[in-house]
Amino acid sequence: MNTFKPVKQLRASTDVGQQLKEAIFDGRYKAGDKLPSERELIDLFMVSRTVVREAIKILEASGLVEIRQGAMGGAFVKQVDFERLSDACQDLLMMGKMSLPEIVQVRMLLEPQVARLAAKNCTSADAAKLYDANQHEDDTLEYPTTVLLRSQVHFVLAEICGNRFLEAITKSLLLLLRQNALSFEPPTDEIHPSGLHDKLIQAVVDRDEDRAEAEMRAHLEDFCSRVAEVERKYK
Amino acid sequence: MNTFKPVKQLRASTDVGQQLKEAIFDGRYKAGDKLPSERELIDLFMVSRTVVREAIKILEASGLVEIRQGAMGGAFVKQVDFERLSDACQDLLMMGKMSLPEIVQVRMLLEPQVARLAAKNCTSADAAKLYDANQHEDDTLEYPTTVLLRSQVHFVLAEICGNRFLEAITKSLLLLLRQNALSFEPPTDEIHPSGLHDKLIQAVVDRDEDRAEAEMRAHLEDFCSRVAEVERKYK
DNA sequence: AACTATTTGTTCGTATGTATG
DNA sequence: GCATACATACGAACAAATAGT
Repeated sequence: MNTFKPVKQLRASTDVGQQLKEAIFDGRYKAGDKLPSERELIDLFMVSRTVVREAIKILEASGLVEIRQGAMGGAFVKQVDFERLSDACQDLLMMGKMSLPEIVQVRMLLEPQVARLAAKNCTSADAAKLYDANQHEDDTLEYPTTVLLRSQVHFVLAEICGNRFLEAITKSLLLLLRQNALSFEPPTDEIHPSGLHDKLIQAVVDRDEDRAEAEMRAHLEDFCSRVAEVERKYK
Repeated sequence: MNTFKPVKQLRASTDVGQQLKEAIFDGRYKAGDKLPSERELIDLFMVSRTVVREAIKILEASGLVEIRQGAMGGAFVKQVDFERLSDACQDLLMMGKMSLPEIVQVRMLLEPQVARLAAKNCTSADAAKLYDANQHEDDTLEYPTTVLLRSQVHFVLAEICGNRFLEAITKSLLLLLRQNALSFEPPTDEIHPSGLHDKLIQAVVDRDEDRAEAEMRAHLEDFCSRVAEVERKYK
């Protein structure tokens, strides 16, 4: 068995990018921190400007830093969350490597479990956040915004489920559906009447896991059938 | 309400990168195709070489192309799959935005459903692939390789579950566990005795959804308890 | 084995755009 | 308005890798 590591001939830009990436992973640079400027990086890595710029572009494309220009500008470490995951999924969707119905199917599998876990972990602070999100959903009036905000409850549930991986996947999934499923514009109330989340939220707040799971399942099935019905009517 | 779109001042490299990305999404360049060379891109986009290079680096960082050097070299469109998703998760893991136990918990949620769907869709060709994967797992002897190949069955199951989003998530998840869970090296047979997958595979091939789900659940619980036991013993 | 053509990798110098104070 | 600090962009040159002759 070969215990040697292959000597990889890294490109300078890739090398610099990886070292900076590790520095960020190690916590040497935290969210909000500014990476050294291009000039400083040139001195630190002993490479040319071009190499440094390519490396930073790589970091930016990886969603790790955000580049601002002007005085006080530079590469700032971003708060990383599920955004990158969502982008990756979006690309797969765009390349036809998956379809919306498949995403919906996964949603039907995951979200009831999210609700169950949320019910298991729900604190009084979480309950307050849930009520607030539910309240807020009925505030806005315009359609697209409304749909966005109405899903807030689902986002909050993902946050309180206590599993950050599940949270990231669920949020990515919800975001994907938001960004891609709005091809038609039916009257809001037909597809999403107010008070739709009430029973679900109550189950979670009551910390009744079985009921939370069941309510979420019922809610999703109800929602899907509404969408299907409206689609039939408007197309 | 503002109906105007903000005039965004894109960086030249970002702009070129997006246009190339769209070309790939549109299918104007397919997997294996070579993008125009740097020189050609300079003429096509009327920008400098630096800009073109940064754009290509962005595509590479996004996992869309692979750059080869030398004559006949260039940027070649990659076969995109779950790899990008896996990378995104890996970054989240490295940044401490999630932990292995959380990933394992999601695995316990997802894979039984994968098994159920696989059982639902399993064709005779799929069955052959499963048997083959199961057979192949006992061939190799060295530990790390063995563990890798033993999971083959799980990969095949993900492939035949019929939902490409679920497949991508599951594969990413399995890959993550492979790459990060190998901190100790117990004797293989203690943790993964041969024939472990037999009952699970049989259930799937029999297209018995309930049994497939149950067998997968039992298999995962069994595996986890073995790992825990071995960890206790060796640490 | 040597040479050539093509393509990416790297460097440098210079000029411009943009935000801060 | 101006100086400063930073990113953005261009063009020319040379180095290195690779395929074909």
